[in-house]
Amino acid sequence: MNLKNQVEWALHCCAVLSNLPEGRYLSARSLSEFHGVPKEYLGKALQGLSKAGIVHTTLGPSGGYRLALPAGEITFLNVVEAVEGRKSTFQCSEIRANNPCRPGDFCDDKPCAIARVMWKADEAWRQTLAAVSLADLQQTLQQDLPAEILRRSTEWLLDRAG
Amino acid sequence: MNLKNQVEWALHCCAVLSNLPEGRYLSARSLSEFHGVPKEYLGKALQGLSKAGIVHTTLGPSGGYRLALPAGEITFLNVVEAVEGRKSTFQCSEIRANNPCRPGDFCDDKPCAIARVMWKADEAWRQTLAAVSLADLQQTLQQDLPAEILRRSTEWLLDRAG
DNA sequence: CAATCATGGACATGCCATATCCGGATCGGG
DNA sequence: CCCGATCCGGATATGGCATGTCCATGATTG
Ligand code: SF4
Ligand code: SF4
Repeated sequence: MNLKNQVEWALHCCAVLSNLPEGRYLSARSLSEFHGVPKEYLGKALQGLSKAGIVHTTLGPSGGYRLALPAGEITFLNVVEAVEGRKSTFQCSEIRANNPCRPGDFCDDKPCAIARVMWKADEAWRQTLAAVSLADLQQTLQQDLPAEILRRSTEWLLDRAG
Repeated sequence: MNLKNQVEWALHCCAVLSNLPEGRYLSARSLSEFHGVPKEYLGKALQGLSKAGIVHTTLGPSGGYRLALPAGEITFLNVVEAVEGRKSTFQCSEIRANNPCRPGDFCDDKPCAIARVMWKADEAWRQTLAAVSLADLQQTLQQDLPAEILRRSTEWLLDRAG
């Protein structure tokens, strides 16, 4: 699984949404302007989040997106899988079936040792992402970012939140 | 990082080479026939293993490939990185620089919280792969595969080893 | 010298991430 | 009740990259 830009964008959007006051919505237009990415394309990623139940949307003027759950209950893994799907990094093309020494009617009962190791690594990757929530991210960002930028960003966003 | 077929092929080739008797070589032609993949293309993956020092090669008739190290000292991670390179699954395109509220001369001193989480997950993935050696794989395969197939495969391979 | 082999570059092809556009449905405000 | 803003989904280009093929070169064996 090759993580595309959509994932980076989605994570940034969630970070922004997670410090929006309760009940306010932010439009795709504002989110795209804030991050400097094309609005139409960002919409695709947001649709993924919407279908996964991570964000809630409303239509019409002053519509947009907000988190559908408390920030503490949304993990990085949720966001990544909502945008990327759940394909594993390793895809087996069953080349063992080409072994000229195998009887043609032989049927493998389980995935081979190679695939099992690769999938175990994927599982470790997922567990790491599942251990971090948007609330954790928010807390880290508060410490990382200079207060000045944080203040001006919040102001900028509230100005556009419907 | 999206794992391509080359990785699957390389791992299978290493598995085969790791139960080849000491000092024998197996040509790319034989390896490609055994796995049912195009010879020229498989060669690319094997060249990666060669440049990484995982396999040793000789030219001329009866030439080919053998492991350059004991099977216990070659990990899955070594093979994967030899073929795929060491790019991480998550690539940051620095969209935080587009934030309209940031002063233009502001310079970030460290990667942001989002990237740090993603890279930590990559690290967990790598550690899992680094924990399994080709010797471990060989042992598992001996238990998994029916003895009949194992015997005929070994025979097939020794027949072609130079 | 002839056959076999690894190496590496050039090239064709097909798929997929990226990006754009538009029509439809829904809602808020006048 | 109408208008404009917004989300949603499908259709469609486009560029890059993985896949796959071909060939020239140099090295080795017999
Ligand atoms: S041995 Fe594993 S990786 Fe190879 S074809 Fe079988 S299941 Fe796939
Ligand atoms: S916040 Fe993280 S992921 Fe986003 S642009 Fe900055 S370093 Fe990249």
